[in-house]
Amino acid sequence: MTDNAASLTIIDIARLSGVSKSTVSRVLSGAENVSEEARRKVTEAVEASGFRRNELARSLRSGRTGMVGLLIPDIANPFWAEVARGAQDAATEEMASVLIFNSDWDPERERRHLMALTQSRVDGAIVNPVQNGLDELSRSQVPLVLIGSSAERFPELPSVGSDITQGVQLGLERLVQADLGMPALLVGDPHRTARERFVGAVREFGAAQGWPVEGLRLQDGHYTIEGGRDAMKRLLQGGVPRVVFAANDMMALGALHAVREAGLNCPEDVAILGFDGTPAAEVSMPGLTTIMKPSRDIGRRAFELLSRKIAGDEDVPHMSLPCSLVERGTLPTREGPRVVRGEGRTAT
Amino acid sequence: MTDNAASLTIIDIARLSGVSKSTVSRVLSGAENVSEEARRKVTEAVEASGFRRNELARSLRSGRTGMVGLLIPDIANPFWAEVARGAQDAATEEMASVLIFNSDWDPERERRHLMALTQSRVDGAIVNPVQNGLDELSRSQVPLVLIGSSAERFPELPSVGSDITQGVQLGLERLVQADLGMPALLVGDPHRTARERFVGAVREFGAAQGWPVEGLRLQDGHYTIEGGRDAMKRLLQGGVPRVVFAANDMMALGALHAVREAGLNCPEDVAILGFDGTPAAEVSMPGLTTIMKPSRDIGRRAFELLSRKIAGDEDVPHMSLPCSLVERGTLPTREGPRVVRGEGRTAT
DNA sequence: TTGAAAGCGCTAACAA
DNA sequence: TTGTTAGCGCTTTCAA
Repeated sequence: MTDNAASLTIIDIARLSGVSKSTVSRVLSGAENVSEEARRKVTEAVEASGFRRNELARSLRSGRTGMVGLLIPDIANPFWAEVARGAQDAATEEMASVLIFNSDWDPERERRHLMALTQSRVDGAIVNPVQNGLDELSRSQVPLVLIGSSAERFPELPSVGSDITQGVQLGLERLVQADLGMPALLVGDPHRTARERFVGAVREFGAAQGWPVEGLRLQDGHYTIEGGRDAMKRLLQGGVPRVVFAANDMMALGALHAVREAGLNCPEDVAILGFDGTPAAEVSMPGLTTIMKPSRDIGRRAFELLSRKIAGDEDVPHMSLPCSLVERGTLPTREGPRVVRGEGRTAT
Repeated sequence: MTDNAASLTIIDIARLSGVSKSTVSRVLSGAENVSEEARRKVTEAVEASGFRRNELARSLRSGRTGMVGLLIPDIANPFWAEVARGAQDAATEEMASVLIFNSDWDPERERRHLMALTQSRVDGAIVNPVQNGLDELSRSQVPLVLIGSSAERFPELPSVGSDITQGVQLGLERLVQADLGMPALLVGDPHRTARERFVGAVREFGAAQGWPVEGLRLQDGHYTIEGGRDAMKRLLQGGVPRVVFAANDMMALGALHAVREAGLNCPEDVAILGFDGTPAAEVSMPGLTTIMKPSRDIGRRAFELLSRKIAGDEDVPHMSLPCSLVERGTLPTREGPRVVRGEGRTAT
């Protein structure tokens, strides 16, 4: 191995192996029409010299970079980190790599990063669009796949999200089984479409169950532990509910604190069901029983859809991935920890 | 805006604005020696057409891609996600972008991703080296900055890590203040250099304090919640320690469970101090008091060092960043939540 | 099966 | 201040 292996070019390899650079290129890209003899000589020269093909030049010529962009709110958020991991895993399998950008839910950053993406000539991008920023999006010629519920504002673009309705249903069925009755609800930011869907699903299922949904107790709060704790305290003032279904795990965890602080026990006095599947929910005591969003799978599927779109597939679908129920300790037990999965849906 | 903006080249802009492509190039790179007239015409043409310079071609010519690689064990791990976020933030400020790869602590993957990195012609890379895989590393001509304690095996490469000794000391001083005495230790994987440093620091400080360090109680366990719980149970069998110092937050959280299960109270009967600063430690009840590693800062600093190295700086230093103490509820209180920071160290 | 030659879109001498 | 020219390292016709 020479030490300046990085600066070798196929011309060097051509010289070393006594063939033309075209032949070197053919061997390198695994073309068929190369003699065994030539292939061997080239391969040897490559290995002896430690030569690495310059992907940049290759990309410029071929128009493909083998890179995709991933534009998410925040990689430090466990949910998005999982999504990223899923996308990376799928990318690695196809020898692609992922360029990650954080929008911090800021349309302006989203816009800037989108520009950076197109300039880097990524082959495509996966993005979780924030409120307004993506007029740019539609304009860009980069193949795009959207993730998250906000994706619905762009029905013309393929997308993948979690099936919140199915997740809610999964949870409610579990409550029915345990004979806990209609839950009180802890919900977050009223602006999110996710909230509406959550409450809507509960109402719908509840009505079908014959629950008195007009009397559904619903407490708003911030999408944080503190917010959940406060909301739960307020809820408790109106009477102790047998079971609470929170629209996210942070609030559920906060609710758990509030229950404890009120001198009540979970799950004996108040049962709690969360929604998200953040890792933090594992460590509470008792561990939080929750509906888990298929975060990693979302990333993986998004990459797969993007891959199809890049390959020229015209009708890439919208996908809705099933949530699963992870049993820990905040609902009265059936038979201990387990995971129940639902069915996925794919629509075009 | 035309719709095929993506396929325009500077030649089109040259034609549109009636100058040569060199002039277009000059305007685009903000060169000084361009007439106002020309600059205006070019700028207008660019805006009218929606042209975006092809970074690929630029990179090929200039030898700079504006991308750096980040090779870490797992982006889904909160610690590494924070590191990644720090690196991205610093990169964004310098108009660079970050290509992230996961090694999963596997030397073989590390090797493959390192290859992918060099082939993508990143300007440099930040890597957390795993056990053996990086002979490749030294051989590669790519500017490198290492992160994590394993970096010490490569003294010739710049690195940034957290100052474990300082962190331990910070924690122990807190125990002294609260008059808790010498802690029992919960430690993980014996192979990690981090473990040795942790225990070593405790011994050293303890001796200086006049603690009976020969009698130091030390319990091994897996680096998980379960591992911590089991280790704590075993510890408890030998007598209830007044305070436990865990080498990582997961084990500390497990210990908290074990204490509760033994019918003991934390922090009244057994006080617990963790080490890491994982987000999960916020949600336990009581919240875990812990020594927080400067994860985001590590990523940011690593990028900055890399940047210097890319710029040609020959003696980029090793950096050791200070940990901080975050007070929550598992130590007897002083005056409520607060963060105490230590001093950083930079060595060359 | 091979090689020569023409670019991919841009930058950077160099000359004007 | 500008334009001309020669590549960056590779792929890809086209002929041989």
